[in-house]
Amino acid sequence: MEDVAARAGVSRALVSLVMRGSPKVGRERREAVLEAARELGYRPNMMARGLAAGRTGIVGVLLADLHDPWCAAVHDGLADEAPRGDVRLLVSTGRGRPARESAALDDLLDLRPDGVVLVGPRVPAADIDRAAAGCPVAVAGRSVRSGRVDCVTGDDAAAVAHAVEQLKALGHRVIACLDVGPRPSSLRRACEAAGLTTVAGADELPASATAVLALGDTTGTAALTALLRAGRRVPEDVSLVVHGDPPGALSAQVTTVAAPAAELGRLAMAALLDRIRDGVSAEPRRVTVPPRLDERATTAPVRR
Amino acid sequence: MEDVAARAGVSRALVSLVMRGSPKVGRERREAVLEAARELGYRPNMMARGLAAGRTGIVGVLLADLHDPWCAAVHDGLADEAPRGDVRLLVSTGRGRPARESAALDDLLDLRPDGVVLVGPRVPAADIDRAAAGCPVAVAGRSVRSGRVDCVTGDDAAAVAHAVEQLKALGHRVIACLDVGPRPSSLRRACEAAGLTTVAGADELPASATAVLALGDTTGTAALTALLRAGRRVPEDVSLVVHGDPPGALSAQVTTVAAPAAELGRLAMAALLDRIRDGVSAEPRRVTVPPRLDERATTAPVRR
DNA sequence: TTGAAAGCGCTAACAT
DNA sequence: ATGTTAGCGCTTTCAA
Repeated sequence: MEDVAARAGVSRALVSLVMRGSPKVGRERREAVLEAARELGYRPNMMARGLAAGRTGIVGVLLADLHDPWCAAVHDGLADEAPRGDVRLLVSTGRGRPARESAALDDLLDLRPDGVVLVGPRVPAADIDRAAAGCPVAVAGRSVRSGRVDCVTGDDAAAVAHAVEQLKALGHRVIACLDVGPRPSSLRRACEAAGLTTVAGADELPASATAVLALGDTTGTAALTALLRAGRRVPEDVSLVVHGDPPGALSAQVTTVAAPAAELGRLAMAALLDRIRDGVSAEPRRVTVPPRLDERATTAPVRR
Repeated sequence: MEDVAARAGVSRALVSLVMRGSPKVGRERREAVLEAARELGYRPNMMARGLAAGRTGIVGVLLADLHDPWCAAVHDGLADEAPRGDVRLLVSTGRGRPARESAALDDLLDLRPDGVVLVGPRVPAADIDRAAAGCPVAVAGRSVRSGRVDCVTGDDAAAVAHAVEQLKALGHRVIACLDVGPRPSSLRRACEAAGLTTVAGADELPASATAVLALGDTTGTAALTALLRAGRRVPEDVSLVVHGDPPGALSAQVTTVAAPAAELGRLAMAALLDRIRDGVSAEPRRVTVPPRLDERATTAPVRR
């Protein structure tokens, strides 16, 4: 910094102001400083800055699983909203394992971020609450009972209900639910409540069903290929709705129903930024995002 | 730190040693310190530590696109290898746009990481080289001409050749290539060299083709559904090979060919850790990972 | 716009 | 195992 100041013929303090983008520096000197910095390849040291300033300008993002396209979509929303707060996003992940996720969360907290967003976390609620004691925390995609974290969630029951409603409107009466792997219990309950017969394998889909609701992105792909391979045309013989944002949903033209993931991200980041500004004191927000059904090429009226 | 020391009845220096996991502290005192830290909710401040120690223990990972399952797979490899170097991974992303990717890279560099891994970067080579001037850099999935970065890449030409070879061995003579969206030119050239007819839309696949090579993960899904929807059975009528790691490839049982992405990650991290140890001086490594063909349910001998 | 001074929380080197 | 002493690169405050 001293070198830059010397080269630009100004004081160290002025360089500091310029690098922080302070408005009260004349354009003449400002440009001289920026030029000198560029020539010298100077970049402010975030560690030192964070230490001195007491804030880092970092928002830590804990993604449950990098392989999950839903997490990526939520991150998009976070990144869209982040510029409003002048923060940079840094991502860490537990790779689907709760234990590693705890460690990853600790790593983030060690950085003293200005705030943390947990995306689809699988860590115990106690861990989340403890984290929230030290810095602002927002959670997307899971409801956490805590007096100090903001939660933004989709409404699984509403999504299932919405899908079933739509399929019934198309005349479908026998609707099967394909549910592979671990799913939030709320989803499972919603399916039961809607009176769906649930199967755990794509090959077990009952022949009598004229419509299928697949839970999850990859499950949807599996269902589609299994149906087609079994010689059942989609949507002529069977309609398919996928809960989630299937990778390639657009190119595959699959009808989907879900809370828009990016919207979850946007709202979570908005809540977090507010909390960063207003201090941890604020009332915790609990936002529920309604599902959206994107009708594409895999749904049609039932054949008579 | 002072509070912890007081509470544990030891010196501040000892607390520092314990928190860094130094081996030369008796188990008695060590546990007293850890206990006191836990009770007080003390966590070492990485900013301060990084500033004082001159190293941060952070390896920055720049992922080209969180939506790309290939990136996720590479990250898995990086994370597998990282513990060997006692570093934590922090991810940033340019969300597919080169300009943002540059900014994301700058954000990472500002943290003064011990090293940086670029996964499938789309930034100009000059940016990469400049970054490498300041700290160890490894690149996965792209070959960069620079005297100081380690590159680990797959061999696209070999992958295409391998797939074609295998399809020919199955008796296929008319092989089409489905290539949607922007692809590395090396891949494109490899396809031409193999004499494939390339089409840009899943619906344009020629009826004469008995085999299809789809470039890219989602492209593969699109190809599969397009074929099935067109009433062409897979693999009875048409064989399908996908270049990449399709999401849900296992459940969809799609035959794939590609350099194992996780392996790329592992090798990139290994190279980076070595470079971190040995200084920037070391000869840059250029590793090429051979493709692997995973024959699953979408390929079969041609029908006579 | 400048200069000086204090300090952020920690590590490292040293002598004890 | 302990104290002590510097100092990492920056921000902040204050007076000039």
